[in-house]
Amino acid sequence: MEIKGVACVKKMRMTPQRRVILEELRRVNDHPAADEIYRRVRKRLPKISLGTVYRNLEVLCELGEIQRLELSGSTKRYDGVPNKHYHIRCVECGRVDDAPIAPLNQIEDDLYGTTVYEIIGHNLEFTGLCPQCSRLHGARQEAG
Amino acid sequence: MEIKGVACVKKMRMTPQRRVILEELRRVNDHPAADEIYRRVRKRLPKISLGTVYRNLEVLCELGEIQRLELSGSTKRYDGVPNKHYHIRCVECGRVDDAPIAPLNQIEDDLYGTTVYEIIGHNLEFTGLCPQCSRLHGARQEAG
DNA sequence: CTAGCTGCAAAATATTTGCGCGAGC
DNA sequence: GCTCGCGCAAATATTTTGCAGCTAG
Repeated sequence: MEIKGVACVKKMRMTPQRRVILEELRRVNDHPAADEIYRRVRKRLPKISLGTVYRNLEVLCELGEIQRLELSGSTKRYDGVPNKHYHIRCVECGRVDDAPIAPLNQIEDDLYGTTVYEIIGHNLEFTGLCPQCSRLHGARQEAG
Repeated sequence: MEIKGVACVKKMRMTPQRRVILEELRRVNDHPAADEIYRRVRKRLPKISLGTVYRNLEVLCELGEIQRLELSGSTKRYDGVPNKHYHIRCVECGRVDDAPIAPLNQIEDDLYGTTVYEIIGHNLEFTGLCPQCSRLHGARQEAG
């Protein structure tokens, strides 16, 4: 039985481009934007286009191989680990790391009955300064 | 004593444009994007430009009169209520409402010592289907 | 006069899409 | 042959910026 009304029966081949994008994303610990993935993948596939990177990131998300991070900020970022976990984002440089905290599994229950929405999920993002930016920031404050 | 290195001494007048933007944002319950604010404000100030709207939203955030929502999604949204609170976003239509749940004041403590970041804050966003989209979605599933 | 603000338009940024070609089944 | 995916370029969407003129103090 398949979910009706959703095109989940689309045939998808593991093309070289798709494979390399997935490999590069799995290989790193950070959470790159499409642009950064493009730069890395191009070292191995110099002729790949940015459009292909965007298209394949979308496909890989649909396949559940990766996840698109639901973070604030202007650029979308991708995570090679498809499991649910939280993130912390540097407000200065945009760097994103995993947040070492377990998922709040029951927090959505608090909303049942109090919202008109049909709840699907939630997303917790911490903001802060990464070590590099924290150092610069601190130095500036003390000196200024 | 002022925060050093930050231009917080800038003189800012409450111009007609700025006042109308603030009034319109305070008047509504939803959390409009700059574009929607522009359309509403233009009914009262037909000659205002979109650039002015963006500039003033930025200024009003700095003044603490409004807040820019740190939500995922491609467009920035603004909240006329400057107090900290969480939101729920419809994944279908992008509508954003306040989430009826109290702030998790101590959650940032869980990260101290376990992250290299200097923590500034956090942000919890729920995702779901608003009543309108939920109805359409449900109908589609049953019919499909 | 000066600093801040405006409207307008162009630029910048990030992402999506149309198109024609090529490869695999 | 048909479908899917590709590279390329153009289009789209959103936000920022340069500029010259205006206004309040």
